[in-house]
Amino acid sequence: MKQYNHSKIEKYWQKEWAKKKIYKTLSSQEARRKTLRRQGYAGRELKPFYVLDMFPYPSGAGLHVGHPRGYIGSDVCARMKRMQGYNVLHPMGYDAFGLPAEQYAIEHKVHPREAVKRNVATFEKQLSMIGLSYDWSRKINTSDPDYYKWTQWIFLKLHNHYYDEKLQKARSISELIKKFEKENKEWEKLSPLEKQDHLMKYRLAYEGEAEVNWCPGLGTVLANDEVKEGQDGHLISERGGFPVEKIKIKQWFLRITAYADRLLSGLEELKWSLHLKEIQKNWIGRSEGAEIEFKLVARSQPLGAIKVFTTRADTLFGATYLVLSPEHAIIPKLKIENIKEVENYINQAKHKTAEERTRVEKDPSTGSGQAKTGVELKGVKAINPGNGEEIPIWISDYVLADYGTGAIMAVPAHDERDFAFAKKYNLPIREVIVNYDIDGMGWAPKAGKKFSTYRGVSAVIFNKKNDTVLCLRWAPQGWGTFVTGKLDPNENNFKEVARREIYEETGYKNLKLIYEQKNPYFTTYYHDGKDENRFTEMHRLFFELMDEEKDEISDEEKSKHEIVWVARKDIQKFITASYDQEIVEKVINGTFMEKSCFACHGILVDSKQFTGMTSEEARKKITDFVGGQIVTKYKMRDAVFARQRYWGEPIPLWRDKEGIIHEVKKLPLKLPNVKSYEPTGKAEGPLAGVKSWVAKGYETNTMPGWAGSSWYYLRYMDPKNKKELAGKKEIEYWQQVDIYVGGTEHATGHLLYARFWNKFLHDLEITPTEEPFKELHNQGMIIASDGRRMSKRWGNVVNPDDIVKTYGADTLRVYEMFMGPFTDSIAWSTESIIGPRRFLEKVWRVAQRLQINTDKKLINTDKIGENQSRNQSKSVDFSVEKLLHKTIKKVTEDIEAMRFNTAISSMMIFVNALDAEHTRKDAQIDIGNWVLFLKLLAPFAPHIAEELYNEQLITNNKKSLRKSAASIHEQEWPKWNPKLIIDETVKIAVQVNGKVRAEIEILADINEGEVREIALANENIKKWVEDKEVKKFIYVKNKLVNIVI
RNA sequence: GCCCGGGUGGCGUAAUUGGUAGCCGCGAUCGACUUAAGAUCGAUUGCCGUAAGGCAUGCGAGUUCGAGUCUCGCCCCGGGCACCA
Repeated sequence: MKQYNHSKIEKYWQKEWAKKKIYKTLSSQEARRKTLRRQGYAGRELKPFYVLDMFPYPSGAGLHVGHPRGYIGSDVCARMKRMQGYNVLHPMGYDAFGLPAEQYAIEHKVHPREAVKRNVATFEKQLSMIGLSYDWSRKINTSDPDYYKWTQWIFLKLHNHYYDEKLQKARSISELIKKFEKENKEWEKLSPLEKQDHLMKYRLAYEGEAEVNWCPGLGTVLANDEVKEGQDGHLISERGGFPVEKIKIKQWFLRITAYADRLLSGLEELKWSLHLKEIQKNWIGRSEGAEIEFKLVARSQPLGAIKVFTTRADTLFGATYLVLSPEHAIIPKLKIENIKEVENYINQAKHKTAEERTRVEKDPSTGSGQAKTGVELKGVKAINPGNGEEIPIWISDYVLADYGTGAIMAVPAHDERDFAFAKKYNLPIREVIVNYDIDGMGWAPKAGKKFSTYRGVSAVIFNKKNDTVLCLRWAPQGWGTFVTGKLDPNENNFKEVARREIYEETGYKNLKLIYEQKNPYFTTYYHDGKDENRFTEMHRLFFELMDEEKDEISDEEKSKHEIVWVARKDIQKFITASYDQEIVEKVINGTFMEKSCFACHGILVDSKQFTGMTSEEARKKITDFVGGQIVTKYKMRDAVFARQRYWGEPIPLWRDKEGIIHEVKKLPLKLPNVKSYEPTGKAEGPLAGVKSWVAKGYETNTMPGWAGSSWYYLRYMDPKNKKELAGKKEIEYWQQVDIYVGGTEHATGHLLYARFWNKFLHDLEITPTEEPFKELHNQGMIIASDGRRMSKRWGNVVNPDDIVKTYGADTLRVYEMFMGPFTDSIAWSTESIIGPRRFLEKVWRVAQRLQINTDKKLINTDKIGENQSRNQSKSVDFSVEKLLHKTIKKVTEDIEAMRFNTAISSMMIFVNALDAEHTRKDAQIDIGNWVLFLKLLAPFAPHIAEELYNEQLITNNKKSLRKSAASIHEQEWPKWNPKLIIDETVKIAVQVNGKVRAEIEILADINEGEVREIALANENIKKWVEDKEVKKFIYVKNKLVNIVI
């Protein structure tokens, strides 16, 4: 018996595959021309499928065992898709510009270019051992001039485009200039420099001022991840611990905020994890609100105005003061009585670090909430445009300068922070929103009427059969309500009361409680019929009507109201009351919950003509009334597109002596060679030290690390194209990335920027789709067995080379896919890897035995891939074949869903069954079926599968087999036979009162009556049931029965 | 603080989405082979109990004939955001 020598076969086949170029991706033309000569696919055109890994940056650290996990996962997908007859694009390349390479270079005193070369070599050596099916001929490198030429090209496009808000699309800046020339007479009079400045406000790549982390101690500007917080809350450098200060310098920006809305709405169509979408959603942080102007007065004399941004314009009448950020531009222009105090405060704020400013402190007076500091601007007041009242103006650093308008209207009654602030400084609090009940006779309380209290239950009853809700129509007013009932003062059994009320008012008897709202719902309203204001406490319960059984209700009840089943969608029309659509929706869906101590949604009180309106309604109307504007704001800011570094793409612009910016005509603008790429001691990049460079007026900043990675997926489609970033035909053919695999750490960086660039390129009609990555999977981290990250620092790194050496690449691959769900982070265990290794050895052993027995009885196939119907040979065990087809189904579906761990588990089950068969009665599988199994194994363990496949063909010496035996990886993926995965008999559990008491075997799909007979005849069951009456008999088809006695 | 995920044997995990909890793998115990060890093969392996049976999916309730799965509250763990009006 031949031994399983993993090293030998892995090395052999890796060479063979490279020689035969079996992973070569076809161009769109080749694919169209070439019809597959493979069995089963003759005459059919290859469909494209794009599987992409996030490309690495060559940091020089070397791989640990966690790095390949994502690559293996995507490789499994790519391999299956290839076998399914797709033209698979599965490339690899390097994100070579940026900090990691530069840092390595500085540390090792080599040129970054050299550093990249070295690190790429190490990376490829390590990666090549794992047997990944990349088409290396498409390799790219972002620091290659042939590549960054196009990064620069895109930058220039961004520079000469602006965002047309109306068309929601990027347009050429020349269009905008034309528009200015036509519409604006002043335009002509502007100097070229002034024109340039004005256009900067529109360009998608523009120059502006931005803060950088300036570290005088190191004489360089630091990236955010090179900076950490010191013990006193001040910023210090990660390296050396020198103090870091924020200074503002001119830098290039990309106007990503123009695409904020599209970036947000685009998320919907993406098959990404909820988690990741959530992160991007938060990051974009869209909120819709209104900008409202507050006029200013000093001793009742008007003087200018302040604009505030609010999402709650409906609470305007509750705005009792304004708060400005300390940086607000209007402050120096005002005559303030306590100017000293104010300046002091502003100065303090300026010197606080971001951390100090945002530190959450407990309020000593209340023990909770946040104690904010602030100063009143004395001598100036604002006019509340709603009610005309004069209100004070404060400054406080809890208001951010760069969000909204840098000023807010404070509504302490309905906002927690405003509330805390008002409490601290004794500012007035006015409540303008009250809760209301949707099925109360909801009108705002009337002044002068007496208040009574009311405790009750409200029951929402669903009829799932026709999707209706039980409602009552009350005479004589015709009010529509849910079933309600009053509680006696000390009554607390809401369930019982609700059931009682339902019975009295409707007569229905059989109801199932679905949900009971935990907290009572307090509402205040005016009761028309009783002519009084009511303060109510309602307890809401949700029921499902089980059957129509009901008793007659009393005539008295009948005369009061009529029972109406209202279709769920019509509920809002039926229920009488002013209501909030959203709340009704939540109430009938049973997800309503109230938590806040402040009313958030309700009806307005104390708000003049808006009193009685719902919040939603009033929001628009009040905004209109005070001449405000509906606006949308985003948390996301424009992206700084410049680093004060050497190792990056030069910005392809130059400035003449007059300061006019010109585009570099001939791309690429190559990064000059420099002697020293180390920091210069100035807040500029090392390029500032290159005289010839500066003399030509070039930028001394370079592009950030994420520039090249924002479009690299397009370059793979056509990596050698000299004329375009990628050929039109190729982009049209591949469309977008079908499956993208990478870590979750790029959620707000790379993944957002790439989406932005793709949308921009889509506007330029370069990319056919809005989104670059249709489906995204985040592989989980592999952590060390000590629970920490693998790192040289902890000395807990497991090197993949060692694992490949002792266990083999196939074992490594199977183990990494088997250890747990692909997205979960899991601890590495070299102890457990023996499991997958034993599995592969078992496969090997089974194959060896199979060959011994093969001539005796097992061969019954001449063609691979066609032996999918039941084999006629009597010696073949059908149960094995059935199991195989179940396995085919499971593995195919699992790979599709990235559930690799369960796919492997099912293959283990299959091999275990086979192995048991072998030892007991001789081999019971024919060659054809065995090959089907090897194909399932091939994406996970490509080397052993290839070896056994070929060995099988040679041993059997079948000419037809050998002819087609190019490689198992080029064979057709197995299909399962639906007939073979159905069982004739099933074992079902028999429960008595929900406890399993017996297991019976029945023919599949027999009817309930038959099952009942068999179940009740069972000895065990008889013992439990005895002579008790069977109250209920539940049969879940082919699963279980439950006998209720 | 807010928003997402999670919590199942000694360990990594599985469970057709409301239907027999613990598949597969590791480890452990016993046995076979071996002079021996290892490898391999076989058996056992959630807990209590000789058994019948009982108890078990972070804790506590609820809905249901039936809950790991649904609802509510609480406790942990991981991640994201963190004065965004």
